[in-house]
Amino acid sequence: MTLEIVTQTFKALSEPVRLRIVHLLLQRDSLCVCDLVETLELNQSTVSRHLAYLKNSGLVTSWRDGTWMHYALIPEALQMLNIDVLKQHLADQLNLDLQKLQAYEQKPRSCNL
Amino acid sequence: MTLEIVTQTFKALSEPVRLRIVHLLLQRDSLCVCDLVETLELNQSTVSRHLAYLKNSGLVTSWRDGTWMHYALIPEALQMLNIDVLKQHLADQLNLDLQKLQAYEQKPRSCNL
DNA sequence: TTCATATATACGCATAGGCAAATATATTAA
DNA sequence: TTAATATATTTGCCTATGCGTATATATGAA
Repeated sequence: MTLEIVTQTFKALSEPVRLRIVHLLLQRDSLCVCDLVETLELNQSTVSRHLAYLKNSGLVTSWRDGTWMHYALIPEALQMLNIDVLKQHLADQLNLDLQKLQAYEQKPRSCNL
Repeated sequence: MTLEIVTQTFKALSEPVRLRIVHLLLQRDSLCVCDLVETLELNQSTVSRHLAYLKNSGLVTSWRDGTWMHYALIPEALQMLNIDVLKQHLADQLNLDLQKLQAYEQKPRSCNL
């Protein structure tokens, strides 16, 4: 692994929305764009661009499922992080996202019936 | 700890020179600006600005010792990192810096006799 | 093929932050 | 006080990347 790849990983994690996306992906095997749009309450284009950034940075992979695109973390890319400590530090802010995801999952979804 | 503080930490680590500085500081209790200028072979102003960035981001502390400014890591700020894995990933690139630091320390230094 | 939905990307603009060079400041010694 | 050294900061410029809007693309259903 090169210095550039490691710094790019940190750069990908240095933006609040992307960190929230990574945090949510840590909680599920995968999520589709629509899940994240609903949970984060952000524009679809904003979510898509951040996901593309995470993908270009090597942190996530994606695949198509019909009309929907699913995204999942690449675990090796996060090995340099102490995930448990990270979650502790961000508990207050990120738990709000997690609660919103859980509430959203109670309702019927188009993408993941 | 807030989302902003965590993202700022990652941002501080997302630049190659700053990551090299952090790596060197992990190896010593503290280093002065002149140590880093010699080891990294960069402009003094460049090193100073990156150190100021790291300080503003809460990753390092500094104190004056006569004419010299010493910098040291704040260990708590790096708790969210898996330092050992990080070092492994960057072994090739960062070991070159470490070797330069060690060679430089063999010579008499103005700042740390 | 046509339409609706889900997602991706291009555009224009604003801001953050990179760098080098120059200058300012702080300390020590003479 | 003056000069030399170590460090910090300012300046100007350039690039990366943020955002919202608009548009393009891909899929599935009719």
